[in-house]
Parts: sequence; C-alpha cells; structure tokens
Amino acid sequence: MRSNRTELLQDIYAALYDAFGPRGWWPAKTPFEVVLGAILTQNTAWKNVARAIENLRENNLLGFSEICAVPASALALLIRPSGFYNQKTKKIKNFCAHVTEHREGDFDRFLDQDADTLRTELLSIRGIGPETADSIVLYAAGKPSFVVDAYTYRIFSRHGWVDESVAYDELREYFTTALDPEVAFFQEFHALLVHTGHLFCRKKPLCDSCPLNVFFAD
DNA sequence: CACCAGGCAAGTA
DNA sequence: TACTTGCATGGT
Repeated sequence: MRSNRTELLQDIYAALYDAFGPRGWWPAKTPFEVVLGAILTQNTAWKNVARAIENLRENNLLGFSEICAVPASALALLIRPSGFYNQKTKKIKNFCAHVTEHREGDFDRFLDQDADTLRTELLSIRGIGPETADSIVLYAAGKPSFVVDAYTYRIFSRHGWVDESVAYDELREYFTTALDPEVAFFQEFHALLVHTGHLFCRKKPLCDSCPLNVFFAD
C-alpha cells in the first residue's frame, strides 16, 4: 500500500514518536562521555554501563585528558561492572592514543570534521566498529550518521522490511538512501527504535501492544 | 540453573 | 568470503 520506503520510514517514526515521545538521547553530559558510553555498551546492558560511568564520575574521570592520564589497571577496575572490562580498557586507551598522536590530544578538533570523514577515521581505530563509530558521529560530534543496532535489525527483519541476512552497512543504507540526513531526526529515530526494542523486541519478543503492530495490516 | 545484553576482533576453512 | 569463538559482569 506504500509507494516508497521514505514514506514507510516516516510513518514508523511517527508511530513511535506518538507512542513514546522524544527520548532525549544520548544519555551523556559531554561528547567525550558519549565516546565512553558507546564503547562500554558494546554487547552490554546499559544499566551495567551506567554503573561504570558512575564509578568514573565519582573519581572525576569523565574527561578526555583524565582518561588519558589514568593507569589502565585503575581504569579496568572502575569499568568492571560493564563487563569485558579488559578489552574495553584497551579500546578506550586506543582511542586516547589515536587522538593524542593524530590531533595532539585535541578531542574537539578530532570531532570537527564532516560525518563521513570522521566515521572512516573512527573505524580505523582498533575497538571501534560500525555501530560505535556511528554513535560517536551522531551523538558526540552531532553530525548525521544513522546508527544501526541489534534492535534495529530485529525490528526491521521481523517485520519483513529487510532480509534476515542483511549486513550492517546494507541496513544502514536502507535508511540513509531514503531519508534526508538531519541530525535531530536521526538521533531521535535511533533512540525510539532502541526504546521500542527494550519494551517489545528482545530475544523473546513481547509484541503485545507494540506501536508497530499496526504495520502488519498492510 | 540457563540465557541475555544498545559489539568487535581474531581465528578458521 | 562466511562462519565461529573469546571477552565478563549483572539481571531475569
């Protein structure tokens, strides 16, 4: 019944926004906190990430220069509640080393480039994959880069809107080729999809009363 | 007890 | 290229 994907995506967005309202993402106070959160939440429940962030906050370690200065062993101890803490410590330190070597430690200047260039540079850093890179571009730098995550995949594949075998970049292009690259819209759309995923689209789906059920009537 | 969470990189064939 | 496995805590 729909003429194109743009219309479908706009209708999905409208249904979720009407149901849940603005989510106000990303849950962080500063751009560098977004970087930390994006790495810490890799395959991890946000509740555990929040504990790790709180530990860092209590120790005044939420700034770029502070994280650069803290010993890896101390950092690992503080982020322990987020899981995979040894790997994540290396990833955070890798990011710091990159900005130190390539931007003389100027984190703001690192973020000050166009979306695609920044995304490519982020992907060159060990420990930063496509979802983490897109999250940093969209929520830390405030540049348009659509974020795909496990919930985006589940929601769109289970509704039959994309194939189950779709790759990350393919699913991302499903959005970016149909939508204008507007930062606030991309930010809110991803946040709404994660919110919907939390409520209705986990491994054991609880689809009752999901706002997207109306789309099965097509 | 088993299974899951807002991934990613390294290893195998 | 296309799987598989390790990483690890805390909630359900």
